[in-house]
Amino acid sequence: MTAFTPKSDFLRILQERGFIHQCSDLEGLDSLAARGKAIGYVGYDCTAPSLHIGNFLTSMMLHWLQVSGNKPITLMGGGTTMVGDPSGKDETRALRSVAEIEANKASIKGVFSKVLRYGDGPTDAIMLDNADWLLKLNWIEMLRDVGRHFSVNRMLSMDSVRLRLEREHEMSFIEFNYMVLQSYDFAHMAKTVGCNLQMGGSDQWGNIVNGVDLGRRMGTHQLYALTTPLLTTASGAKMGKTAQGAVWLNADAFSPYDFWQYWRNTEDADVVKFLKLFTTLPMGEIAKLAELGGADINQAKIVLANEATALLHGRAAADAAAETARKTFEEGTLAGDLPTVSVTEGEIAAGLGLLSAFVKAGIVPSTGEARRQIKSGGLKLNDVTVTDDRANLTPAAFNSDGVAKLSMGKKKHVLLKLG
RNA sequence: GGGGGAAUGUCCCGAGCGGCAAAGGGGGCGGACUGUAAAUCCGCUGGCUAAGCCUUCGCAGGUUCGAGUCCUGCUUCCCCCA
Repeated sequence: MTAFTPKSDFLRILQERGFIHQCSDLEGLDSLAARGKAIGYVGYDCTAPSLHIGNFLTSMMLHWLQVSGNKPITLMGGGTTMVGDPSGKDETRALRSVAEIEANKASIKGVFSKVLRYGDGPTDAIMLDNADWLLKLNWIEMLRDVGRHFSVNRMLSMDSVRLRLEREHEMSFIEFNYMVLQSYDFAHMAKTVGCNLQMGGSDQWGNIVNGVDLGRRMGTHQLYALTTPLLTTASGAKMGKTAQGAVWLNADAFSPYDFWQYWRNTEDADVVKFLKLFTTLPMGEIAKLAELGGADINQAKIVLANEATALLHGRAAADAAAETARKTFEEGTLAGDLPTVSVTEGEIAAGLGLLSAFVKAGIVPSTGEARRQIKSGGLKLNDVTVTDDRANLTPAAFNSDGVAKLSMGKKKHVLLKLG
């Protein structure tokens, strides 16, 4: 990227915070944003009941778009999810039922209001759903009005298609159409709501640029494309995956405590980068935190965890998670806010094996895994390493409040509660 | 339409003479060292209260004391020809 000095607040913020990977026309977009005339959208798939960290990143771009005096649009992919985006995937995902997509859509929507202000004002965010126009399209009309602008030769050279072909993986016609639909979305919203900017992850570049082209061919105003870098940790792993699966944004899928822990465990080399991307902390404060070295960098990680969690789940949830972490890791005392699973006194009386107890607590997936962990000294009951895989969980393990602490490794703790 | 290949431990890649719970990687998990970090080293990586039993190699049958391995049919993918 050549040195570019933005005049608009929007691009200045995105640039200094490290959001920008590729842009179709920085100068053009800059002058638009400087006048508060940028109307930008990000599309969200409804493939799961919750969004994940990558989506959090793009919604932060919408956040800054709004803060800098422009208008954000969140587009629910109610229509496009029925087709399925092949970008970055080796194989066709099973087609999702309409009911499932609807349920996911409803479950996803909530998080945006955490970082965006919706309403009718000029810079208020609006939410659209491409099912509203895509489902009404007529095949022949679509081919004549839109399809003729697409070159198959060029489509075959796009990453999302080419990589499949090179790896000799199948790509069905329905997926091949995905980029046409996404392009159409962009052009359609340009005409109906004046949209002129689409943002997304770097894997969306091909789809977005196709939309820019389509807009030009269909005679819309100038459209712009902007993507974020692919989120990776300093050691090169894809971000947002943990042993338990993805880092979800919905609290019922991934608790605020786990979310807080996720950030607390950031690698040293990533702390500053993540502070810029996932918090709204002023750059000056981030610069101060960046000065911390050695073990002190843990202070910066705590700030990161606090701010990111507060942004998504609220300040109270962030404080509770921080307090639980402090008690658990620094004092070694029992903190009530740890994940809790209840057991009945009957179960204990009947003789609940320790192995089964760890399975019940959701710490390990099977008793076999529990056995293995015991062998390598990974399981603890009330902070004492478990050595006997035949032991039972006795009433003596529970404290006066009827709580026993089960742990695996240093970081995973679950409370078993009687009652 | 014709011909030739391929599908393996449900995270991925990938070896596998009729004796196989199945080589080797990657990833992941645990331990040691640390700072709830990284790097490094070690161990583990089908299920079951487990010297035993049960279920796995695309699907369904068959041959055999015994099948991931041989035979038949089917499904899906790849390549060549038309």
